[in-house]
Amino acid sequence: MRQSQLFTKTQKSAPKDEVSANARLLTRGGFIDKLMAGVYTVLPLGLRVMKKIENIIREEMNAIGGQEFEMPALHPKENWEKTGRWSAMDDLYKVKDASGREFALGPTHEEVIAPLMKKFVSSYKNLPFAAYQFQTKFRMELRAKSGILRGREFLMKDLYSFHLTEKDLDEYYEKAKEAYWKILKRVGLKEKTHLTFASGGTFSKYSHEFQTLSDAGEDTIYICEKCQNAINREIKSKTPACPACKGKKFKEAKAIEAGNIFKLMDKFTKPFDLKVRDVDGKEKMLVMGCYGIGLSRIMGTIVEVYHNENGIIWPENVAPFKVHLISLGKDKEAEKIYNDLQKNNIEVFFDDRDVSAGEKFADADLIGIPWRAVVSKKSLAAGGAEVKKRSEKKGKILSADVLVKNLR
RNA sequence: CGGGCUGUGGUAUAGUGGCAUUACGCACGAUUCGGGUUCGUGUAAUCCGAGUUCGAUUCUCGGCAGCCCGACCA
Repeated sequence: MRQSQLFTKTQKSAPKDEVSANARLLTRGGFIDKLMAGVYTVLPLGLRVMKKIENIIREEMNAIGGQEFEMPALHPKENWEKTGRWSAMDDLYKVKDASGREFALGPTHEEVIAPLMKKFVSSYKNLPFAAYQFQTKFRMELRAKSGILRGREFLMKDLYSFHLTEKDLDEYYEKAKEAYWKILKRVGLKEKTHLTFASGGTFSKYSHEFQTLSDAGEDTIYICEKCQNAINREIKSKTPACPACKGKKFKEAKAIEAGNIFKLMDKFTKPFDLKVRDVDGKEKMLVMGCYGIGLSRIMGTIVEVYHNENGIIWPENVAPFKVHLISLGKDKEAEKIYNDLQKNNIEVFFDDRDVSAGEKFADADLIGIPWRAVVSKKSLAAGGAEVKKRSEKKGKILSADVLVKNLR
């Protein structure tokens, strides 16, 4: 894509009140725009990143047998009354229509998926089953904060699994845990993330959170020095030893909750009477697991982890483009390289604007595309384009052919 | 929800009880061309309501909005 055609422009200064790196850099770079506190428009550049993250998650969910759905955001009040959450959940958005009928804006989808399963699943032969979706969630946060890390409306992947037995749920839960690690590895966050034991509510001993180390995080975790698993502060007092290895030495750290997996047991299958016939002909209540990961929060976390004073440094798998091609002159060479890259299906962002070199470099650093290729009289005289990684200081001259080959 | 801070062009800012400053952006013209080049011309703003006052963007009160801290948060 040509930068001259891009809808957004970069900004020199960030909104004065924003403190968090993700809000400042994503806004300045033209990835997102704030409509109100906790509610953002995802702009073209940001959407490219979001779609990259989405596809990685989709592949990993498909790999553990998940089937993709798209459930509604507008829910009937009755379903939420059935589970008791209409009144119990204080961050539930409630809306009324002209006739006075009430609805919930979905903060999560147990109340939709459980009754849906009831319509289609009636035999043990259908199990286990897992459904997932990418969906805009609504949560009435009293205090939205930290840019896109805690929004009132945000994009989330939620997976729900259904099982005949607790043992089967346990097995699937481990598979989902592995899938989450694969997702985190692919988006570049695995190294900084600790599996964290958190409250399991009344229905299971623990839930597991994937906590990514960052000062921007709002959770405090205690990392076991022996096994590197962690405990969330919320259960630290009643869990003095590491549940994984019994270690007792911990290091305190701030972290962002990147994902959360949960054994729900029969908490939501019971209210909807979600039973099937087992082999012996008897009815059996299903057990359920849920697995959430916020895409917008992942995008924000990546920026918190990967940036410097000049801008974002996207990991390749989630970058909006692979290479930022910068033309400093009006020569035809840059156009040629742009076409070559495109022909080879390399995602290229071409700065063909008539602005100064300094502005182009500053924009490239801010936007943070992993590779930068500069084409100028100087580089052409030296034999091609000057190619540099965003994460590194020095580049090298590569001929157009080698550039295409290296990036392919 | 409690506390704190803040609301001035699109963005970032200055200042003032009496014609509202500057920079960036944007438009036009010139200049320059490897780290936000330089110059000229133009464009555009005091969150809302009430009060005090001859006069309020400025002071007072209320509201709304934003950010931060806390509480809350599968």
